[in-house]
Amino acid sequence: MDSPDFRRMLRRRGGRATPGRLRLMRALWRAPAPVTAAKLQKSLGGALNLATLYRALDDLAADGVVRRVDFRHGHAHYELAAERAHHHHLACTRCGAVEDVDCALRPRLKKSSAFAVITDHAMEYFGLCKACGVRASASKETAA
Amino acid sequence: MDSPDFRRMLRRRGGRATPGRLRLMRALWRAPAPVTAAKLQKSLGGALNLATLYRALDDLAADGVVRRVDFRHGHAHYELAAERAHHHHLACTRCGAVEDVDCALRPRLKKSSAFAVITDHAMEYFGLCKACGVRASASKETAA
DNA sequence: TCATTATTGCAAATAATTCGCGTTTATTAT
DNA sequence: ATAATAAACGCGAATTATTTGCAATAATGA
Repeated sequence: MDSPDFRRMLRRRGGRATPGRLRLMRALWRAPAPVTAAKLQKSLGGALNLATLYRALDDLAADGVVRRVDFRHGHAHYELAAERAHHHHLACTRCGAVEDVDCALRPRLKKSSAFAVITDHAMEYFGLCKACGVRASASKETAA
Repeated sequence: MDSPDFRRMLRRRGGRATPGRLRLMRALWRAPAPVTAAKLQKSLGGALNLATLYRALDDLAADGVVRRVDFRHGHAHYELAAERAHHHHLACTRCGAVEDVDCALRPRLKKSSAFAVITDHAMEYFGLCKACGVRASASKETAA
């Protein structure tokens, strides 16, 4: 499949398609699995400052362009959210290896899997509690 | 329901039932939702040093007595794993409120819920990749 | 082209979690 | 009981990931 229109994605909510963010998008597009901010920076040849990178990732995650994923590694991982079927992740509790699991789930390992066993899983839902749901309509999110 | 046999749980794998860890267990037992290490310490009246607390939580999580939960708050939450039906969590992306969701899932909010909407969810599986699965039988885990 | 405002880099600041290390103490075996 | 052994503790310092302030730069729309 050919790459999405990054330029447009970046401009979604008044954002700007800077060379830096375009490279970031391409790097994310290339990544076979969720990556850490640090690895992303490396894969960009240090082109972007780490702080800048974090800011960009934050912005993009807020816009739903990027997904922030959390394995139990003590640092966040990021992946492109758009253009990818919704899926889950399987992480090795030892070495940190990660692989995608498609959503028609039923946690059975297929033969092609590099994993031996699933020992645990976790699911977190995110949303807005009633109190925040009210405030939400009022303040913030005025950009759309 | 009356509290589990914390003393026994702590001794599961050669651990020791120190007054500190017993208090920790009771605090976790009381907690209505997963708590952060910092809050735990407060709820213990500062009885345990934070470093000690983290070490205890680590140990207990490794023994499966405690579950380490991760919402997107930048810090971990912990809850008692034993004696509780397997369940998931629903976290407010704004204020951080958390509530349990039982496992016969089908993410529909019941009327009793304090939440307005579910905007997103994440599921992570944990296990051992083949490479680590092999090494696992050899090294470590020799305590049982 | 010009103004507006997002983005960037840099350095310093936070915040959560971990580590080293010497001391205390729960357990187990005597 | 008591002593030996390893777990657990506290303290303070060290790490690590992530954030922030601020001045400089550049993308976009008029």
